[in-house]
Amino acid sequence: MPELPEVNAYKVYFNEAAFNQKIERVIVHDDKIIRNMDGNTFAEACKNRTFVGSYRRGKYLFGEFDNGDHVLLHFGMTGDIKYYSAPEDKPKHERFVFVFENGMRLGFDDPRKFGRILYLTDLQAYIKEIKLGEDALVLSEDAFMRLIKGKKASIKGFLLNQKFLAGVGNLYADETCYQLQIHPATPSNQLTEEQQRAVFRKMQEIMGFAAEQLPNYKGYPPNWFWNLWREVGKEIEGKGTVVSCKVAGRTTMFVEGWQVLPT
DNA sequence: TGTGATGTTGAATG
DNA sequence: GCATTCAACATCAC
Repeated sequence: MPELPEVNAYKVYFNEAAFNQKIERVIVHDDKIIRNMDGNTFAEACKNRTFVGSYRRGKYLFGEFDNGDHVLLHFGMTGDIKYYSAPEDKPKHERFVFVFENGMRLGFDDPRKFGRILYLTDLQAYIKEIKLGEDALVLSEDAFMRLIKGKKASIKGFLLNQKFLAGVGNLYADETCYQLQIHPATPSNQLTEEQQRAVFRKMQEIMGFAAEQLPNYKGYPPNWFWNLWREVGKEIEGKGTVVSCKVAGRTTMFVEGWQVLPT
């Protein structure tokens, strides 16, 4: 379930679990999850290393080794990490696991295998190579305004493009549009400047709040769209009906009659 | 049984 | 080169 707030929660969990523990070995169950080398090479590279830091940018989490190298953990749609001791507690779809000297394990669980793990000797070069945008919570309003200028794509498509800003995913994009009463398919350049600024502020407010709450979803305000997502046909009092459509290639929920496309 | 799922990539198009 | 769209990836749950 990994958008920026979720990955931020993973980062906290990762730090707690992995920092300052020497890796005794790495067991790779599925070579394909490691994207830039084979499993054995990855395992050898990690052996006897220690995680001493971590860096999150959008949905990308980078663990930093004591030799300055990094391991990218990208969770895809279904990635998760689990810290455990007994080998029989291995998550069902574990693709690889760090085994620490004290016997504890940090496993990467990922049923759909959309996760991506890379061993990186040059973090900055990698970020440049994939043109990853600035983190959505770090980005300034001025920079956001420069990015959105002239963009014809839907506001949702713009927010989802990780090359512009990193971290907004499908559900939080819909959440932002709902709270601002903006139709997610509205072309970005048809929003007024005030609306564009409002999108930026609301997006940061939502992402920042969610990141603080997680992993406890119960802390989300009851008036968030979160609880209504997928509730197609539901009437929202004083607003309209929840409907589903495709925007930017993704399943999109919005409230018909409340979020209206400009004519 | 078929459908779709909180993401990214690479090819294709403009 | 940039902006944008879209199928493909692999598995599971409803």
